Amino acid sequence: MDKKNRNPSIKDIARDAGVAISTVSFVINNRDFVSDSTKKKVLKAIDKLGYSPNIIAQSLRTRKTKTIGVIVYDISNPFVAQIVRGIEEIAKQRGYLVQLGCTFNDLAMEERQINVLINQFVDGLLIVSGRDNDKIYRKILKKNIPMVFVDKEVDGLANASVVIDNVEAVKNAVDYLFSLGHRKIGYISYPVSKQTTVKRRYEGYCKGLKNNGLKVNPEYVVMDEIYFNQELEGKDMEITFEIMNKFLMTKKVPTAFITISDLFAYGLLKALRINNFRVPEDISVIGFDNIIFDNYVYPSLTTIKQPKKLMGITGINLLIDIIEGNKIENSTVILDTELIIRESTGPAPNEIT
Amino acid sequence: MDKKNRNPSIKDIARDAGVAISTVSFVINNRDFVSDSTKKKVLKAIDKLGYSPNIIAQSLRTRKTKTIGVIVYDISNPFVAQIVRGIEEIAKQRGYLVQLGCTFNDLAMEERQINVLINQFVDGLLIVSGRDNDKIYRKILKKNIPMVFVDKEVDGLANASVVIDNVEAVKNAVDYLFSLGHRKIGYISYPVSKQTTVKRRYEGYCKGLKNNGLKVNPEYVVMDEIYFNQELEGKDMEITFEIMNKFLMTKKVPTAFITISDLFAYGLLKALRINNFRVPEDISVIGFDNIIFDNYVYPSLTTIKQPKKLMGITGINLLIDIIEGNKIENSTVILDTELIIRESTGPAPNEIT
DNA sequence: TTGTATGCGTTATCAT
DNA sequence: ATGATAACGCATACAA
Repeated sequence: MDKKNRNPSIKDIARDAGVAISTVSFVINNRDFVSDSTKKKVLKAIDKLGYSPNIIAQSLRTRKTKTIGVIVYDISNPFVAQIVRGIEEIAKQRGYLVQLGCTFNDLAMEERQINVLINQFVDGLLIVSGRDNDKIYRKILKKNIPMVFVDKEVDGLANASVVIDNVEAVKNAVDYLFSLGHRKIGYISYPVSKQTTVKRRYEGYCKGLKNNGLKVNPEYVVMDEIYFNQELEGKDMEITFEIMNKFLMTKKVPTAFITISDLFAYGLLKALRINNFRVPEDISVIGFDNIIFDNYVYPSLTTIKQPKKLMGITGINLLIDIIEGNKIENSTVILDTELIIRESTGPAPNEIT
Repeated sequence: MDKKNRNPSIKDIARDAGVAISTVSFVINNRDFVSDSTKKKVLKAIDKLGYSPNIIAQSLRTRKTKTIGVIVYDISNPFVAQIVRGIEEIAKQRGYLVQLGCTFNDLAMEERQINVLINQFVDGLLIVSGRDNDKIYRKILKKNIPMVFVDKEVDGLANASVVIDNVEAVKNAVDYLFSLGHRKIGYISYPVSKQTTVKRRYEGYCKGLKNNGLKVNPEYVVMDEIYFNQELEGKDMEITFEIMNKFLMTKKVPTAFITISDLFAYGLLKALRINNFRVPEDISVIGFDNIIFDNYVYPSLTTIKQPKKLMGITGINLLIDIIEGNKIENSTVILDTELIIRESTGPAPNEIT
């Protein structure tokens, strides 16, 4: 008649091995002062009863959960998914569990999610991208919970983060288009203001134009508020397609577009195709992220590559280092981007004036 | 001098409100017999001290973690990601946390992941797709841990699951191609045998041909072992592209291909383009899954739609019902598929013999 | 209706 | 080197 059918505890092991409960604990935790003979006894009992430590109890006792909370806006976004892959990989390696939370860019939901997680449930927080939510971040920092941002700088918030140089990245893309002869360069983006990242990229666009002696032509800049419509969350491709489909039918078009994500670019490519623009003969297109489909859309997409997996890896390593009190070399890491040139960009068309 | 800087516990609340610790617990758990006046006192103290329950301690005490373990093979796969979205949505709604584990189709890793999770850490397990791993599943069932399969039937394992009718789905696709005049219908798949799902789809292919009076021509069936190369995990598009690129250069080609996932189809489309086959004029292509990019590749992809989000939703609802001891109507749910017709399929070309 | 006391499975302190 | 025991924060059986 064994007491219920629950998992054996350290107490059961102690009884079976004929030692004290604390001794078992010592063996489990590899304390070096346990004699070989008792250790063997304990190990045998552990094996016999099929014991494994109760993580919950350990957490309660040690006040460490060995769990990282990761907040993303949409796990089905390929850019995000790659970052998460990197995170998972390292977390496993360093003995941490990953607790994923999706916000779908709903700030209230993000706050709720974070609150659940930090209720003594995670040792630290990794915030991946998404819209800025300063209030809640400040609250976390005040609670002294380790937190690292990935692909996100929050203005005026001194915090560990892993980012790319967004200004430089877009500026390079502009330079490249300029070198191909393009003088009318369009830009498709979320409206600036809600995310530092988005702001920086637009700065890069403006700076790139200026450096090459060009002016920003508002007619070529598309930043529709509809991107922020909560109903349409996760539909960047579709939205861009709709917007640009109208745009191409009614407006003067530039000879090239830079977009702030590959998904935007996919929507644009489709709109161009439907409106009988050839890419890149009539219009060149540059995306952002270098997600795995870029090589498989037609034409294959020139893009600004972000080191997605590395961003995840770097972020979680940084976070775990902070949690474990290791020495941090740099609390802000800036990773390199690279312009990947594929078929969607080419020389500017000769204008017939 | 407050003891450390830890979160307030119910003990602190009790002291502040001048009631017993159990009373606080009663209030928190909404027991109806607490008088309004004491309840108010307690609530005030809770608010004042900023208390929130320690989930770890609750779990230890109640032996319930309100956490679901979800095992997937690759979170960056758009098909999987959509299922997970559905899971997350319902889990949140019903008060559960989701613990995600990626296996990358590594059976040993899957076993390790599952072992971690079921160490008193999750109330139940949701196994999404991926290769069959019978041994470990049997072990879990023996432990009486609630488990539900999504997009997976394991032969000879009576277990709750959410699936589609794979045989019927592919058979319908064959019928459709036949009705368009196709008589040489190819098939691209993982090798059968490692996954019941993959087997069933091939059955559907064979059955479909047979029903229409056609024979399986092995020359038109591509099932390369290289798909199982662990190094190449997650590279279905790339692998298919390579394989089919060679195939198209060296073999006789059918007038249509059915593939077991949209990613395969994307790789095929690219190979066809490079080898100057027109789609659908020369060759028709049918994918499987209906992931969000199908409308944005060129030509847009005809595919067998799986109700991905619904599969996730159904699976987690089933699992939570089992966990909570609710009455289950059907422990095996079969959801409908639908053939979504887009640009990649058309009439069979006229053969010039 | 409210309070007291015990135990969930650990870790860690202090004896021995 | 090992054992006895308190404590982590909570839920609950039982007493009041």
